[in-house]
Amino acid sequence: MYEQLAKSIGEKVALTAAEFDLCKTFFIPKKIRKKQTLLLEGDVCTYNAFIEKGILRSYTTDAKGNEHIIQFAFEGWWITDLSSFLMGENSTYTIEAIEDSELLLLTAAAREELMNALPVFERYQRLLLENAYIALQARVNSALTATAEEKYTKLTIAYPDIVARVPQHMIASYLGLTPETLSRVRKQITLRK
Amino acid sequence: MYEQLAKSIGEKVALTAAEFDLCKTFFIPKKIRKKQTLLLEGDVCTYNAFIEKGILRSYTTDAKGNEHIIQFAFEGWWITDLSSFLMGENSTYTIEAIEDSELLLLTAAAREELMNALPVFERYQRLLLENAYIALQARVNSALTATAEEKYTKLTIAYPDIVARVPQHMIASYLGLTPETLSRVRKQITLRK
DNA sequence: AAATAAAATTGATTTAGATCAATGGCATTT
DNA sequence: AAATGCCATTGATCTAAATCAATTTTATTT
Repeated sequence: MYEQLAKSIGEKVALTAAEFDLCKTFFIPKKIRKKQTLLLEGDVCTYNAFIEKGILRSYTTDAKGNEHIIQFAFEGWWITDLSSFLMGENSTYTIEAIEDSELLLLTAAAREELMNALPVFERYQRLLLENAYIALQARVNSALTATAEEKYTKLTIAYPDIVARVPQHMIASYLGLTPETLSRVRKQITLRK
Repeated sequence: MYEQLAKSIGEKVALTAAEFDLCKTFFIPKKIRKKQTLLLEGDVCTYNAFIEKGILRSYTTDAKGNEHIIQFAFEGWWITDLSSFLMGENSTYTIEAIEDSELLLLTAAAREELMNALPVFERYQRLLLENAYIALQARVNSALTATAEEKYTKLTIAYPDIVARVPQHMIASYLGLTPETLSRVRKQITLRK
């Protein structure tokens, strides 16, 4: 149940077996079924979730009821509404499982304690944030610069997992396109080959 | 010369006067004039820059030669190409002063040393990253969700400084709009009042 | 396996914002 | 203070992607 977490931490910092055993005690394991929500818009996001197995997504809903996907998260990634999680504000996001998933949950208090108990865990969190920030900035750049087709092509290169495992209409939402436009873009690409 | 830095760190963590004196020694002060660059596209970004005074921007240039502004940074903020700074890759960004500015530069090596010498500095960096990540995610959401007018209105509310101090065509670039569209959006808003 | 619902595709039409083009208004520079 | 170049505005036209609508395909549920 903690394999992915051990791997993720191990890729960033060094942790002894005893330290990792301590680390584990701060997490709450949770299974969640497809289409179930971990966080509902309007609620306070009480957990930072690490994904051992499965896929989740976070999304906002606009005035017309359209969903806009903010993030996908796979095995070995984290997902939360950071703003709500840290500041205790009501969330504007919903977090939902795309597949049956296994999570390791960390409350804000547990996270603080864990960072104090194991300073390398704070370093691990910082390194994760750095990568997440870089990835998000690339996404902003793509949103400012790219055409519909370029956005999709970049995604297939940067995140083939997303394209392989996530329904197409969700990919469209993530890219800021309608499902119809993404369908046509894909057709254009295959016709050209 | 270090007032803004003291303030920024002090808002996030506690640091004694002696610790702050030590902290200062890791930075390289630098003045930069309007339109001068701190980083040129294609070079490695060797500094993380803290802004004591002035405004900088980072931007990419697309195939047609259009600039797309990734970030503005004012007094008390940081700017760098994090990807290039951390990984040593050639940057796709240019970082340029919008006004005559005073900077405090941190190399990647100095940053590592400083975090090891003063663990609270690592905490400070993490807290900054958390805020930056939240702000960037809000920007992604706005890019996915909002019309031209909504994007501009949100910006005036969230960052009145940007609207007050940055030329309009740069604001357009930051929002992913043409200068013409932003001009028309602004006209609509004033006509309606 | 049939029934139902959800997702993807395809076509026709619309539209928000881009592009092209010209003019007037500010700032720097000399 | 004149001159030069950049910036913002306004108008006319174009276009990429959205919207509306219908059909086919693929998943779920019973």
